Amino acid sequence: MPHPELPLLHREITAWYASNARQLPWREESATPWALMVSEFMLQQTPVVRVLPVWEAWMKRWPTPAALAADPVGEAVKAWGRLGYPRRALRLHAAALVITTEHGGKVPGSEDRLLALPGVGTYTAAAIACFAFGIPTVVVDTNIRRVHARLVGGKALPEPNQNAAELALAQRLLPESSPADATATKLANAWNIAVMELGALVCTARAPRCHGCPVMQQCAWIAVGRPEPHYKPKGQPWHGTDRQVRGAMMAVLRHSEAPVDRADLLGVPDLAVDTGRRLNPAREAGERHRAWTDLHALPAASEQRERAFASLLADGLAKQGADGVSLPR
DNA sequence: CAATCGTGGCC
DNA sequence: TGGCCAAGATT
Repeated sequence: MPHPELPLLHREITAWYASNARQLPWREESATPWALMVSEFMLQQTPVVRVLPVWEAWMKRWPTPAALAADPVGEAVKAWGRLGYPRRALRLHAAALVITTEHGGKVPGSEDRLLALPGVGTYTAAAIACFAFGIPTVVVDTNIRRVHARLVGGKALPEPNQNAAELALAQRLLPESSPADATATKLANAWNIAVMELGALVCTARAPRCHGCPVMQQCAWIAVGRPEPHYKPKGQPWHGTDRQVRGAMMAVLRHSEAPVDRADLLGVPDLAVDTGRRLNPAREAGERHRAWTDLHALPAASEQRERAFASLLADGLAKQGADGVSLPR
């Protein structure tokens, strides 16, 4: 393994960050740990540009964990909108509840207590600890892994799954710090966000902008001629999957102020014709109408619809009451 | 541990 | 056009 000049890397990448970082609201000095935490939940597998407007609305409505915890979880799911992976909304609400009841309403500042929160895994705990509380811990996300894989490993992409070697490398690359040395601590924190930003803006998965890279001269991947990935990423099928059906059902529930008849949610147009049953009101305007037509347009067998609906119930994303199906309360 | 879980933009 | 990808977590 090459042994890069760490102080040089640290200087160049943090300097690059200082003049190239995006101005994101959760990076403002005034941003609270809660604001950062909300952003981290939303950013799990979702691009910044789609998170921004939802985050703004979310923080305006629920500026504290207690505010969110006081509202029904279904409101969180609805406000989550089209960010995707709505279980994250469930978990963020659940985390807000724990913070309110067990942490005095304050986002905990230690990694282990963060890890204990619903929806907070290794990355998110480290990110909140580092970015919100200035704890110089090892942060490893997909951007950082990719930068490391290229810069040090000479590979086009990191391994499909994070492994111990990557963690060790991240640990080795992190600027040394000690509680007594505020300057060193600051550098370690700056390094984490700077490498992540470099991966997001320059060292991207596809078509990396190497000419804008502050450490191109030291990049092992460049040095070996930018070889192709040594494996082919596994696809994420969508059309025809249960996930697609779940998504369509969730869209309907998000746009329904009243409980939805189970048969409507699970029905297909053909069936409605046969039974003479009117499915959903077809004259709804805008998104609500589109949610219904999208759901009914899916070529899903009734068994698949049943399966998708059952998984929504199992996840707690939908509740079935005497009056119909709705988002959880 | 490999599978599962949304959504939309991009090349 | 369609496969690839995005600040992962959970089981």
